[in-house]
Amino acid sequence: MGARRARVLELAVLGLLYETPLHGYELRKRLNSELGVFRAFSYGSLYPCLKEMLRQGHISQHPEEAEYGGRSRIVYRLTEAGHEHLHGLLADITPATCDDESFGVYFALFGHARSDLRLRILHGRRDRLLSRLEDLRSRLSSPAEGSRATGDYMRELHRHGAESVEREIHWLDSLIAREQHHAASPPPQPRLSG
Amino acid sequence: MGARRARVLELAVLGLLYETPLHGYELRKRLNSELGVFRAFSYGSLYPCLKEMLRQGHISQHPEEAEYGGRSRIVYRLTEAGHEHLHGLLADITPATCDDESFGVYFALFGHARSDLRLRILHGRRDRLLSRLEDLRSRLSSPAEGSRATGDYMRELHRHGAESVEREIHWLDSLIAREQHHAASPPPQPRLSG
DNA sequence: GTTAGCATGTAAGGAGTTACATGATTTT
DNA sequence: AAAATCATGTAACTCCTTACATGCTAAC
Repeated sequence: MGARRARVLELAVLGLLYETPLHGYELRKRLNSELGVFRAFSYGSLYPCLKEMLRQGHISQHPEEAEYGGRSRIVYRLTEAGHEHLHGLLADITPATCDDESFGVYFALFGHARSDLRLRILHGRRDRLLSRLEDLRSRLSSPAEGSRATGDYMRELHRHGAESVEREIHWLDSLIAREQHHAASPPPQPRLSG
Repeated sequence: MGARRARVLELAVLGLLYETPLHGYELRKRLNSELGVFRAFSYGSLYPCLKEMLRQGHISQHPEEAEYGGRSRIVYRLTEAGHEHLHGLLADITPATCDDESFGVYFALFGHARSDLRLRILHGRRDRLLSRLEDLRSRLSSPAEGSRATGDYMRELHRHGAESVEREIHWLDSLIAREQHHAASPPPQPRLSG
């Protein structure tokens, strides 16, 4: 299997730099405000990640000499290779790569995505949730494992979990329907394909 | 801070061995069937974990010589120190330690827990979700960040997220109410306190 | 007789974290 | 003059995964 690793942080950085060049500190701020509901990243992971992306030629470095008020800092921008790499990662989206965290990051890129990519992400997430729901339902229909009391509590947890998953599926269905409605009117800006 | 790490796997093993002694293979099977909806563990993490717990004296090893049909295997049981360690971990439950994964494991221990411990876990989870909800609501009420399209999508994601969190809080409320109702009739078996 | 399941492990690596180290600038 | 915030990084560690290594037993 072409096991491309789904490094959430790398993808998030690529997505943010796709919008506009940024320096490290600002990147982390945006990671933790725009994506922060799902996950918070630290400098200890961000800076080494930038270093590695630089080494791979996916981003380029542009030192700034304290021009606008603040102190000097290093601005990163996406290179052509970085663009291609981002496209590659997006092309690899399958239900298996649509776990909770990754989906949050994919969703954050939606504004720049083409409609077909959006649909693939939504369907990928939907498929993943469907198999999860199936799993939960099979547990609910089979007799409780473990001791009596534990089984009852787990069953209640699974019942609530199944209900939540069902709701997210309905939510995705409405987004998919809306997407297919708007598919006829494509917007003008350059957009990410996958 | 007495930063007790919340090693999910260790806690899950302690919880399973609290019920009954088990060997490694069976432990993993139960981890992935009873807790598997939230997380799957591999042998590569389980066996080293058992080794370390053994070293710390929290569990003891009992080799079995292929008595009942199968081949020989190593059964682990919780020691007195292990019991105390489990109590210690449960006593450290706060909203901060009630993330999705840990909560699933705590919930799996509910059958053996005393009512006051159950209530503390439920309230811990509830408090955590409340701060999450507050965070989501503040994002929803403030003007969208990022580009127009991205902001709209993130807003929709946050809206759905807030709704899910609200539902889980209601669910917890009903469990808390039920728990307080039953609090007057304590069951006979030995139970975990925290 | 070969596939599937039972059973126990190790080595290498992944994707992050916390804590540390440093220093400038702005606000109180 | 102290505290908060801006800004960039490193070292050590955590907790888990995948892939590998081994061998036995049961079912098809």
